[in-house]
Amino acid sequence: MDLKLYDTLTREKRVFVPLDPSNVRMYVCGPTVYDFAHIGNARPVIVFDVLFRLLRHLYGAAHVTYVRNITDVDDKINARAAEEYPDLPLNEAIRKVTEKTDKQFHDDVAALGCLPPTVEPRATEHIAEMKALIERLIASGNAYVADSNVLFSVRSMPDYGKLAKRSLDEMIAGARVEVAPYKRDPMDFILWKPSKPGEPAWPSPAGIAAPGRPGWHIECSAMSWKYLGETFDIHGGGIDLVFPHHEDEIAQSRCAFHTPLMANFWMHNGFLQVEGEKMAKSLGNFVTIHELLATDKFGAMRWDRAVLRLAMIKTHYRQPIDWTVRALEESKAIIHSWADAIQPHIVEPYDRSLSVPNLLIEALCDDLNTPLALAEMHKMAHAARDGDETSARLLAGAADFFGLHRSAWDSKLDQHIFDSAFNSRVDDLIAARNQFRKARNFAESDRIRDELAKLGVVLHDNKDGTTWEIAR
RNA sequence: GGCCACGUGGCGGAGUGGUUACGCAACGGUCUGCAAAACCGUGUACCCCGGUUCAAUUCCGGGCGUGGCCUCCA
Repeated sequence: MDLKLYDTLTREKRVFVPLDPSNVRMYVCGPTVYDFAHIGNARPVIVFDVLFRLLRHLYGAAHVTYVRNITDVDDKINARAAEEYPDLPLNEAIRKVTEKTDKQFHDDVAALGCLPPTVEPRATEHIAEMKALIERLIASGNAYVADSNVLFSVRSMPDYGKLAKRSLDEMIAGARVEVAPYKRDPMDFILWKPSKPGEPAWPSPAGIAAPGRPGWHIECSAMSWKYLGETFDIHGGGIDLVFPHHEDEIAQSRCAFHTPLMANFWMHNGFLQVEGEKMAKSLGNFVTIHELLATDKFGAMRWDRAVLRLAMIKTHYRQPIDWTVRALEESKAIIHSWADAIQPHIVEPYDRSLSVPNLLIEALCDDLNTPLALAEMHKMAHAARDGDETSARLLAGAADFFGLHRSAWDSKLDQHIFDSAFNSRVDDLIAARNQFRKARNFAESDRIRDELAKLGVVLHDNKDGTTWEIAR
């Protein structure tokens, strides 16, 4: 089956052919570790996790290399460190901030069911590769030294602006930034810059005496080079990174290696809004992954990981997505209806004999059409409720493929259930109620049902007896 | 101001040059002491204006609206 992916560079959907099927290579821009990851940060992580899973399915888990970097050198990190730990030396404060944030990020994305990438390189551990690239770019006449900075000369690259689909002249006409006097061209960007005293600093390349640190763009060119080579298959990230970040990565890598392409496919996920508005701290609608999972700040409840993940893949990755309480409630309803459909067939979570439905793979092979894949899952759920065990197993397999954590679906796994005192109390009340029902004393039986409802227990009267679950 | 996207029923959201998407919610029914769940059924859509076409929600142009980038923000 052909996998088709949309490529931002050519603005077309086309068949994906790996450079080397025994090692399919993907790079995705990871977080800058200075604060809790918000739900917008979660989108590319989840989107490319789904792609990673699909590639592993198509080419074999051992034949896919997924690299997602950690940016741990950055002005925002410096600022945060100085703010949070004003009494510590800056470098020590920076280490505290990056270590803490890095751990939070990994806890959050693991909770969201994302597989760990094959490699997660840190920028500060790849300074040597960055300097090597910078030296190459200077040697090839694509970069120059000015005022202890190293800058990339955009005029040296005829194709500059192709990804963002705008010419240099258009960019300059629209620019609203002040241009540093040492730049040869207003659009030239920093590869290396001098550090202020106390800031992280490394010996500079290009014979610059003052110690310095890398610009933002060069790190991704360096790390993708080290782990994936000069040209690789897929480069992903949020659409906001198209310009300047990815444009500049392309310029650096292609000029350093004299290659026509950096990656064969450039993939970008759409932006995320919250309740119809841009997410911003100033608007007070900033919502972190941690808050969704562990607090009731958004929508007055904690959300299950599967609900969050489903809410994310319900929309095609290139479409804008509006993150709303209503959408989460809908996702929750869907998860529960699937849980109900699977439950009678007793498909164990982590059952390794489950297979991934072909219809699911077919949908995903069409540029990751997750909404269509979910529609197929609804059909499976329908058949499962009709008693078809095969469909139940397919649905479970599909859910597992998507990382929807079925183990958390069953409300009976709620912590209440492990409380045997609570259990026996519920069972006693149900027995009492059924006595009243048998005696047709419905006033009393309804009173008991209300009492149970107050405990969060919902009853289902079936032919064979009464079952219960924790209210959803 | 420049550039780039997007605009489908109450809501979410695929897709297609002519044929039911799907889901959530709502409504009617079956079942049930009543509920709940489940099942069956029902309704409402393709931003506006032109053009191409036998036929456009789908292609082209314009408009309006929303968003993104141009500010090291996924």
